[in-house]
Amino acid sequence: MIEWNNIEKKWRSKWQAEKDFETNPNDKEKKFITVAYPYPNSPQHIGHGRTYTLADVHARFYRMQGYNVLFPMGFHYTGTPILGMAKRVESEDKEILDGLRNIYHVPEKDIQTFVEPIKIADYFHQEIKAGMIEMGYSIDWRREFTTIDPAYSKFIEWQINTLKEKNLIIQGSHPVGWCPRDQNPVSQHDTLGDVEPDFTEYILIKFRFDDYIIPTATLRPETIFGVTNLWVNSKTNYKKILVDGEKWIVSKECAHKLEFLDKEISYEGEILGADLIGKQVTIPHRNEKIPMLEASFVESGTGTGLVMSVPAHAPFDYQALEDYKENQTQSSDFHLLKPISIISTDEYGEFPAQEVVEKLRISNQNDPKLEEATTEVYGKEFYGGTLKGNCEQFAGKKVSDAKDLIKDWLNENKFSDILLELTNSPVRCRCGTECVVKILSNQWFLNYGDKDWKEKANSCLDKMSILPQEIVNEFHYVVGWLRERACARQHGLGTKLPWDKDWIVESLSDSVIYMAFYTIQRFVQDGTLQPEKMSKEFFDYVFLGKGSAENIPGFSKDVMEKIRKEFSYFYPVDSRHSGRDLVPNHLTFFVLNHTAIFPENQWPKQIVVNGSVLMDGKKMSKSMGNIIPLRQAISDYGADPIRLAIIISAELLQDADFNLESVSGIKHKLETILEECSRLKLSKIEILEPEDNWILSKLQNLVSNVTFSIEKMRLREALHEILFAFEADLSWYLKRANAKGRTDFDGILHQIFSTRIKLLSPFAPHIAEEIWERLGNTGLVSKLNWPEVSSESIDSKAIQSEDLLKSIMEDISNILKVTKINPRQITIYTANQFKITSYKSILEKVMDGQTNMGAIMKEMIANPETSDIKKNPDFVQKTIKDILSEPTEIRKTKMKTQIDEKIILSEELIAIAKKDFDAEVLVFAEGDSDIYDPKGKAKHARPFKPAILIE
RNA sequence: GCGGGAGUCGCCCAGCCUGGCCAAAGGCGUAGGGCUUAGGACCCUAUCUCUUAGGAGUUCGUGGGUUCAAAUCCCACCUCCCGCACCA
Repeated sequence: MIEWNNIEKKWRSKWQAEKDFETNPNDKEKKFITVAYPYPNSPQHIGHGRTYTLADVHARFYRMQGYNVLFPMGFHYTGTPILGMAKRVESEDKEILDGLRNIYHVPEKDIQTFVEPIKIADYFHQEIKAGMIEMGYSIDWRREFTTIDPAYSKFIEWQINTLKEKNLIIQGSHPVGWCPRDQNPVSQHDTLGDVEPDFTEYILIKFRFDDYIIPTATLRPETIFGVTNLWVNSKTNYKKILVDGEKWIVSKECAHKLEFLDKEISYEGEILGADLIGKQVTIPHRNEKIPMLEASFVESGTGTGLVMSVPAHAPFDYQALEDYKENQTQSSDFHLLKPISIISTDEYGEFPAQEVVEKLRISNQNDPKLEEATTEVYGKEFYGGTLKGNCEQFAGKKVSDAKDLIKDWLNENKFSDILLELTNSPVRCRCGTECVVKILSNQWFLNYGDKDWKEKANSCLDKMSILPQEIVNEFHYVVGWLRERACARQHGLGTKLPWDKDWIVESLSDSVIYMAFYTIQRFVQDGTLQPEKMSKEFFDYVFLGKGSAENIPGFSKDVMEKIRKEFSYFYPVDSRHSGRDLVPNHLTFFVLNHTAIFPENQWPKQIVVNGSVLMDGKKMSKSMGNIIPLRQAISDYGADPIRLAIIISAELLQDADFNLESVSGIKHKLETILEECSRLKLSKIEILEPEDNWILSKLQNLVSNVTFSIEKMRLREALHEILFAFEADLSWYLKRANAKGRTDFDGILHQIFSTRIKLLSPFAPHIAEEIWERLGNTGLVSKLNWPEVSSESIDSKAIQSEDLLKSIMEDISNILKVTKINPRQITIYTANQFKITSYKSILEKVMDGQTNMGAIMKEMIANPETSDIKKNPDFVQKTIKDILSEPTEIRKTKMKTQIDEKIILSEELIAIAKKDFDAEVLVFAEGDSDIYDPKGKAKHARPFKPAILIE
């Protein structure tokens, strides 16, 4: 029984005692590995562990390759979710308290303090840090910080000021979800049921009604050319209001929404829907009147409570018109209303709304299927429709292009306005109040829409390495569509905007270049730097090299030079690890901001993106209760088995499916290796047998494959090679050595396992140290050099002869399987010298690119040495096939080296065949004078394919 | 719609980047055997089809193409999954 936690503790304290992960500048080449820091609103679970584990393996690998590796960690306190949590704790929200108690196991005395947001962050900060240490992450903790530390705030002020100086921060207005009672923006964390407030932007078309305006809300401004009437709900009591000096008639709900949209509203009176019916309004862009008619589908809570009717293209309108006509007892002028078709598509005829309504068998305007019909027509017409000749200057344009043009045209001519409302209403704030959309003026934005900035970011992306490669297009795409992005918000933890203290720098904007801060943080921790003295001049000098060391207020020349040196040594970032959910935001902002602030030689070198972690094939979530806190898992299974289970379950970008069986599988595997190695002693072996040379060659192969894979961060592949793929070779080796009755190969195994453990060390650092020690080796394996591949120790003869042996063993099994013979004696016939010469000749020709049987035959006959081959064309045919079915690598080896099959087989085949088949083995070369060949099999022999006789 | 990813032998999943030791690893399941009083656990063997000589045939979403050779490269199509914003 292995005490994993004890072993892990033992080696962690050794690493700590030797300060192995504390990294300062030195003469060696550096690597700076970073990971997106955690947001401490919960303990870590297995899913969080993935990114950090990948980065740690990366760091440990580089360390063994001889680099001076810096791997630091910070904690992101900035943001609003923790605020929401604190509020919920304060109001004794049962759901959150249960979660804290039963899933996160937070002690009751700590929960009491959670009414203060900072206490929540502090608690989980320590919890997460402890887990990272227990996982064996090789982090330099002297550089740790939180994003509300005074020094960090100074840094963020400098960052945001620098961006502003470069005119990359602009001011504007922006809609947000808003709680009218709290007078605060709401995001997902602030709503009941964690609903994300989502907006719909309607265009209000302003129809004229005497000296009033009747606005109707639409998502399809282009359909104004097909309007036939308005729809009014006769039961609704509409408000007459004054909006920025204009008289409007809208529903009560609409009036309420307008109050938050940057408009002056006053109420003047009311009018019942029924009083509007039958009256006429004027279309804004034409002097043309249309009637207002009754429709029951019109809801006062959506849009303005009045609807513009386009029966040709809107299923609701078409159906309402049908209903209207049916209900009219006596014919009126309005009875003659006809849909006006304005869009042509391949899909539909003249009246798409009618077609779809009939297709879905809709019979009245309150049928829920009308929603589906609307979505279908909208989608088809938007992406595939063209405006017809009756659309004035927009005729002939594609709907997808014309929509924005028409929107602008309406706006410029004051024919329209904008109404924003919540798509998924009602959204309720945690205080219970129904939320609205509010336009915030004076909002600050990072201008990611800037063309020059995008160009720089794209050029950075082109120059850097993005792993895995396939995700690079996604980055370019994100850079392409990014526009202005709000970079400040009104509440939450974080740094205040230096020029406007009502705002706090938003959390995705204060985490874009903080990797630079790691390089100076250890001087904050040791007291060399005092936050209050860190000025613009200070940061400009340290990070940008502006000014000179002696003129920085507050700090001596020596200090300044030392700090500048630290930054210059470690920057740029060599690799940044993160989950793929951060590609469209953090990772892209990280690139953008670096290109804006730093000179090109400080731009990041690499991004590594990983997928998420599933638990037993399902998404992890609190509600499903399938979250395993990382620290719990470590104490149950050990850190290394968890590290390996996460890595082996998927390649970088795929979702990793974590399950406990795979953890126990891995654990068992590691324990087997540990036991095996505890037995092995370092010993010298005098004469190497062919199988020894073979397995040592295979070991070189392993080192080379694993190194290649890790360099590409294909860690699953690398680990698979180390733990499993190599086993097949090892078991062949053991089978061979055991068949020969050898007892002297422990030394070889010791050598093999020592190398294998070095390869394993970055992945499973604790157990690797333990095994290393049990093998009787000295020192820490994590501090050794990564094994190098030496091509000299690859013995191509040994590889060829083992391949020959394997293929003969397999052939024999096949024959036995088909014939069901019980073998007594197996006779092997190897090819004669003429065939070997001919084989070489064919091999050369095929390597030259000649694969045509006839041409090869002709050439061989022309050469006196091989002209006799004409008697045996079958041999040529089969040999070409043999050669072509092999990979080029093996062909090359066969060109270079030659093995004597008869000698190898007589020496090596007998033992293993005796063991596997319990039969005697005779070996002859075709043409031997003493040959035993009762069935005339020998003539079928080919090089690498001896003939076989089984009796 | 745009952008990205995926479709493999009953199921899960590797192989594709770097074409050929690929009828295609591993796991689950299934069948037979060993062990055991029995069950469980564990171990061994088999698991596309045909075949009494190492062979042949048909397979990797569908249809084409390139090549001596395609699961792998190219083109088109079908189906499924993810992202499209102010949220960490």
